[in-house]
Amino acid sequence: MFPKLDPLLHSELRLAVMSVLAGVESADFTFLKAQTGATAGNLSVQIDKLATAGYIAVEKGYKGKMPCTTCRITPAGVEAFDTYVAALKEYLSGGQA
Amino acid sequence: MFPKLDPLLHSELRLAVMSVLAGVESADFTFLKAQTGATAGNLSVQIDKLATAGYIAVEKGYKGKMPCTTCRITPAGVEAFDTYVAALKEYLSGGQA
DNA sequence: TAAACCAGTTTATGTTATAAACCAAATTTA
DNA sequence: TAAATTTGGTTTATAACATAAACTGGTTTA
Repeated sequence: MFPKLDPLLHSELRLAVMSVLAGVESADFTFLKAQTGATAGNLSVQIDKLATAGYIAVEKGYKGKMPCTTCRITPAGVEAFDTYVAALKEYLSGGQA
Repeated sequence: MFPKLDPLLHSELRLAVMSVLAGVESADFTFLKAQTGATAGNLSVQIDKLATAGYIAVEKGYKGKMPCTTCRITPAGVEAFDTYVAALKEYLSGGQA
């Protein structure tokens, strides 16, 4: 049987965000926007959801005088991502896991 | 940059259906329902979408006196599935493809 | 015949993803 | 300095989507 896919991660943009954050120590809003190609509005919403779920930590500060939102993946986020990847592989392998 | 994920395949149930069909010559409605654990209603809708997209071929016949809907993946479906899998791997690898 | 069941479709509903519109502060230009 | 532009986002409105509940048409069983 196919495992349930974490709906929070089974979203193109949120998955992209997690994918980026999985590979770096931290990333600010602008960087994530550039990497994912998302609109700011969409990114803002999806970051919120990931933060609410505890998958990422969001820190609001300033870089110089400009506001700067920094995100980093949490241990819970790493685990959720890993679990999602493992689950997804069951689907991709054509069902013969 | 992250590739766009085919929205038709980026759906838990449709992906499961395609995953099953990728591994067999053909499968009827009941079998797909059992394999995916989906409700009949949901499965019916999603099969329709995959058929409309040309990813699967649907044949309506009878098994004895009972109606029987048989599905099989099309060449276009195989290609779309492969493309989706390749695209998804970019996400799963943490962005460093 | 009536009740239960099978295979599947239609329809209604709540959720979601997404972009458009907006806002405040900082910077640049004239 | 004042106006215009840019930066870094947030809020809000909308359209698409997944899903289950209700339904249909027919069959088997009692």
